[in-house]
Amino acid sequence: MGYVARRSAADKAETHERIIERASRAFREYGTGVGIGEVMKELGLTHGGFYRHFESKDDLLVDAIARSLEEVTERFDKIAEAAAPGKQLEAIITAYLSAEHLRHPETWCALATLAPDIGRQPAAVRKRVDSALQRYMVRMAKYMPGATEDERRRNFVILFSGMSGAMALTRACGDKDMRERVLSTTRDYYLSTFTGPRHRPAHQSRE
Amino acid sequence: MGYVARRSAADKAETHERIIERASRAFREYGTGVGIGEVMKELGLTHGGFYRHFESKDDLLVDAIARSLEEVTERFDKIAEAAAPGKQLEAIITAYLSAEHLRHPETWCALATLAPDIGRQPAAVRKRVDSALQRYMVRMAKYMPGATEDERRRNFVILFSGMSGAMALTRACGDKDMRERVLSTTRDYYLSTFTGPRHRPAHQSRE
DNA sequence: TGTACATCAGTGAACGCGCGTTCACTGATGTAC
DNA sequence: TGTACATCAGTGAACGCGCGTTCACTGATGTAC
Repeated sequence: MGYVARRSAADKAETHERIIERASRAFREYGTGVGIGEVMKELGLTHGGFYRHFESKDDLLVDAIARSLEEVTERFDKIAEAAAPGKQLEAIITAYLSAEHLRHPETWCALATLAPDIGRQPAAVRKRVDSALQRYMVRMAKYMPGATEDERRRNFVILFSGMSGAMALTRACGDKDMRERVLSTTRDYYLSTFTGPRHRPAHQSRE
Repeated sequence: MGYVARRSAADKAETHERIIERASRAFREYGTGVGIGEVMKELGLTHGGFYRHFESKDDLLVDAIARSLEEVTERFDKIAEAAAPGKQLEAIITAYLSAEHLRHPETWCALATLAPDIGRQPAAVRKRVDSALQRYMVRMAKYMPGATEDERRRNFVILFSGMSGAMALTRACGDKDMRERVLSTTRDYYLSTFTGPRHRPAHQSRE
């Protein structure tokens, strides 16, 4: 087991990215309790080298959450692109509350897997997560109903907090039938409220 | 620091209850990572005695979650009792999405603090949590809109998964203004959709 | 282009710490007579 | 009611384990000449 020694600057940048990517999956799948050693091991590295890339685990957590939300934004962009005109939001809701999302917490929305975990982080961490959450909202707002940007952002908050809660509750259920019931009930609801035939904007600004 | 030795059967029952109560608060406040030693210490006991009361930490977790949901059901019953006739659901939504709930995760809804944590537990734990979730639904259904019990239960799932997701997202925000915005936006939404002047049942069965 | 040397990505032992669980022990409680 | 003894709630040391972080070290990379 010889030393591997120094890698090139390009290698370092790649390793840095790979740590964030792996961590973003590991945190989403197992929670923020996942150890640095485990993440590094999955990359074929040892824990000691971690600190050449990040000051602390909190630093990694912030980057990993940001990466998770960027990744899922890109997935939704692709889903919207593939959808029929006018059916983008329907496609997004269907994908969010799908069996596929249920089965793969590690590649989907970090809110559904980590929201309470983030809430328990020190204020310094949460402050830095804020901008990632903001970007998620800003980039997804264009798919939301609403006459103004403000209304679309409000609808993003309503829809995505609601769907993430629905997915979290679905995952909390142990019984398969119960899971299916929670998922289909909430999916029907969000589809009919946000995109249904009797569609009316979920949120009308009251000012 | 002498030995305290055996306590009476009544003392044991009381200790058992106190462990569940403390754990239910600790898990809600800090997540399921809270140690048994810490819970026992808060009761003025040592960790070793824990195993006279529970087979494992998982056992305690199940009981603590069940207790949390019972406690919050009772709180909502009292809130509904104190509300003007026909205003019960409004009072429940207002209380759920309140600054008071935001500030006190340890005494309010376990879904908002633990749903993803529960989802990561072994299937055996989740199966046992199911019945506590069912009881929560059954006992809260009477406050939900809907012509049939089935519709009321569906509306419970929609409303409580949605509100728990809203609370979790609020807590994830580091910025105070952002928190206030998420909380008031979602509160306005659920109040107007579930109890507003233009009230219509949030979920109409489609069968 | 070749050489000497500084840099630093990654290694793996070590740090202090806390975890869930086990267990020999203590001594008040509970019970059998 | 009194006595002898079994029970067992609670104690605290110990178990193996994993955590985040530090650090002396290795040796290829990068650079100055």
